[in-house]
Amino acid sequence: MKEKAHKINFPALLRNTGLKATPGRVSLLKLLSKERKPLTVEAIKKKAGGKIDTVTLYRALEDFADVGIVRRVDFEHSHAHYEIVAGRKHHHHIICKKCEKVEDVDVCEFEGVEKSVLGQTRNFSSIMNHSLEFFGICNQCVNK
Amino acid sequence: MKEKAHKINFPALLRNTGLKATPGRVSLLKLLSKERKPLTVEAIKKKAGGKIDTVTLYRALEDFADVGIVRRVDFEHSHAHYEIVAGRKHHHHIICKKCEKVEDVDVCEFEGVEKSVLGQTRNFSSIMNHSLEFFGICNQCVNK
DNA sequence: ATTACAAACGCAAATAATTTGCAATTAGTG
DNA sequence: CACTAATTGCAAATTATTTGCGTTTGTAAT
Repeated sequence: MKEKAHKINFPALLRNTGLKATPGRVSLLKLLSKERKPLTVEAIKKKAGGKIDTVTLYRALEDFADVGIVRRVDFEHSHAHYEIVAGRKHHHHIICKKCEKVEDVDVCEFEGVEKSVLGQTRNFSSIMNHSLEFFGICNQCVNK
Repeated sequence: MKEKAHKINFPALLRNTGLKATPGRVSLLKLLSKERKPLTVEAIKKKAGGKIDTVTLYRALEDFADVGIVRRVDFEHSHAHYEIVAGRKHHHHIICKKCEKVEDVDVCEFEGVEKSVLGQTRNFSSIMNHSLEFFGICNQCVNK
């Protein structure tokens, strides 16, 4: 069953979180909702036809991440990747250490783990989000 | 029960993985094994009294990570952190989004999850490592 | 010990990634 | 329509990481 992220009302989504529904931000969300994997800032710029100023992009992504519309994922490369959260099922990733191939992983044990994590710490009272990434060498890269 | 990472024979550990046991690398491992939390490259340099060349440090850490002696962790800041693996129990982290406070988390469901992850993908045949980090606002930061 | 070779080092410099400041523009509210 | 705060777009600064290369140094094999 395909997801219907493209049917999300992005202007409303933005306004609901206190952000402004500018044309730039709305089309950024549209762009992200068409992607099936996390993009670098560079890649987003390219997909947008270079029409987005880099700084503006960084700021929009940061704002979106703050309110949970997108999330930032780190794949142990030295740059961040972003993917949309709104309209997508919660998931994680498996990443090839050689070629950067990224695949979604639909396994998450978070519900069961949250309690024990919070039970262990005295410094945190709640968990806002979590990241879980698996790393390996993909089958293509293994064969040299 | 305190861990005894300081009793590890680092020269032997290095040689076993095919790396050279240079004085610099051995003391880098000693330094890391005294830390209870992941350090940035800058922080490592500072702790080492600035005597380590930055490039050398980057290269050592990369080599160590490649062979699994240390691991790189990404906390959604824009720089990597490194922590020693050798001699430490497997663990994850919970990170404050405001102040960068980091705490270890001793929960890991990996054993149970690995199979289902590999069952889902056609591109990967094994998982080399994984990262799991929890994010929230620590109690200190919550109170403004 | 001595040698030989690859690994590791250190320094300069390049590149990449992210952030800051500020003036101009614009969405949302009343 | 007017007001205000959010957003934008540059320029420029910072921060993070990488590359190249000549020199040094562990290590394994004489």
